[in-house]
Amino acid sequence: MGDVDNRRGGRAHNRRDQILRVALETFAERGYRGTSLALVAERIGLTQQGVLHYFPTKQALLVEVLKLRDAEDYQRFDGGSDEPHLDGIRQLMEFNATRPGVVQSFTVLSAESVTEAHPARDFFVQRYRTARGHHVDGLREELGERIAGRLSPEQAAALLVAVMDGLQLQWLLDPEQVDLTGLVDSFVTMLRDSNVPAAADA
Amino acid sequence: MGDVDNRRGGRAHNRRDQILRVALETFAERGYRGTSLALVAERIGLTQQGVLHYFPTKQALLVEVLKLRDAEDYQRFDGGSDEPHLDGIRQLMEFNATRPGVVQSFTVLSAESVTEAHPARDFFVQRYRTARGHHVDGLREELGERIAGRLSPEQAAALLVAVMDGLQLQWLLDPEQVDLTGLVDSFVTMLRDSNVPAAADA
DNA sequence: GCCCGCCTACCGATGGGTCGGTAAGTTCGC
DNA sequence: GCGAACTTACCGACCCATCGGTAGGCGGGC
Repeated sequence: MGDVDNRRGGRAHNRRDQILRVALETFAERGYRGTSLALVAERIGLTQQGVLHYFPTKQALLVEVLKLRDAEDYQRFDGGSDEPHLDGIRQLMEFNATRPGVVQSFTVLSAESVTEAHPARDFFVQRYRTARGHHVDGLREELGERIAGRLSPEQAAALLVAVMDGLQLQWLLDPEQVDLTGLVDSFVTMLRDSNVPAAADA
Repeated sequence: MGDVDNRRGGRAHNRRDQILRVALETFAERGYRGTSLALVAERIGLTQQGVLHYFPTKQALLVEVLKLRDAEDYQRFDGGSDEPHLDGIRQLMEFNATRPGVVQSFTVLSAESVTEAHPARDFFVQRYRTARGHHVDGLREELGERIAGRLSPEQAAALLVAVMDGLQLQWLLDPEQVDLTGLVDSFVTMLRDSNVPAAADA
């Protein structure tokens, strides 16, 4: 599959997809503010103006990149989940450990987004709310209303998200000292095993 | 306008300290790459070249800012610590919740530092190693060799750092939805209460 | 079967701005 | 009159974005 030559009549402009892919990589390497359109273009073999032919502004390119990444992740992680929620988390982390580039894009851009007037700010606020909500549901189903003796599912969800993000940062900075998968696993196991189903539970 | 003129000379180092303080604030707001020397200067009432009179390059300014912040934190947090290690963490978090600017500087710059050729990269690698080591000691002393049933002090230390960082990011993005102090407290309590002193303990 | 008008996909030139950094003063306190 | 603490004046680079092309494909009228 593959051979491209998809001229206009068909859909999927693959030039556009290529730009999105390369832009994600570049934003991961250098952040949004550290990335120029010219660099993205050069890596593809275009001029800066060529990139702007497909995306009206640099901001718009960033937003599209984030949407795409979100959609891909959601697809992979949310599919047929018969398995326990916490097992899915461990698997996601194992997968992430094989692709530091993607982890880095998320880590770099989410932190950069808290700076002034950053175009991705709303995206990340929304994304974290969604993520916490998602984990609340999964945790409640798997561990009940009272987790590890004293946490509500809401609290445990925020902690879980925090652990994943925080460990990813430590791992990016110092991969030899930080065992991403193992540590997430420790936390997950801790949540699970120190859990005593509440009296009010079935 | 010339009438601004606060006296020159005299207490020579005031200006330098002022620059460091304002630079920290500005890096926090906009990141390193998003901050220009001219902006820092303007906030003080100098020209960009006035700032460069005190620091040879923008990189050097960043490094000095980080060193200063580190020293201040170390001083505050490491002093006479008769109290349990985990109590100190809770207090630090309570304190941090009152000054989002400082939290933001750390969050933004640490994540930015994983990007290519970032001048603060070494600083943060080192800082995280030190932080983990510090917590390893504190946790071992307070909770022994086996924490919450199955964690080593090394694992618990990395998780603790991750929780603090991850929660800070969520809190910066969405302060009304994320109770920074309360959530750190939950985690600390969880570590403490689900801990069963190992048989091999003194 | 050919030309016309319209489409996508770019590139070159350029604008208007900002960046970090240098060089050469000027002002002021001692 | 010397040195610290600045300033003005610049420089070269890089930034995003716009404008105005050009090259080529495509459908329709005739």
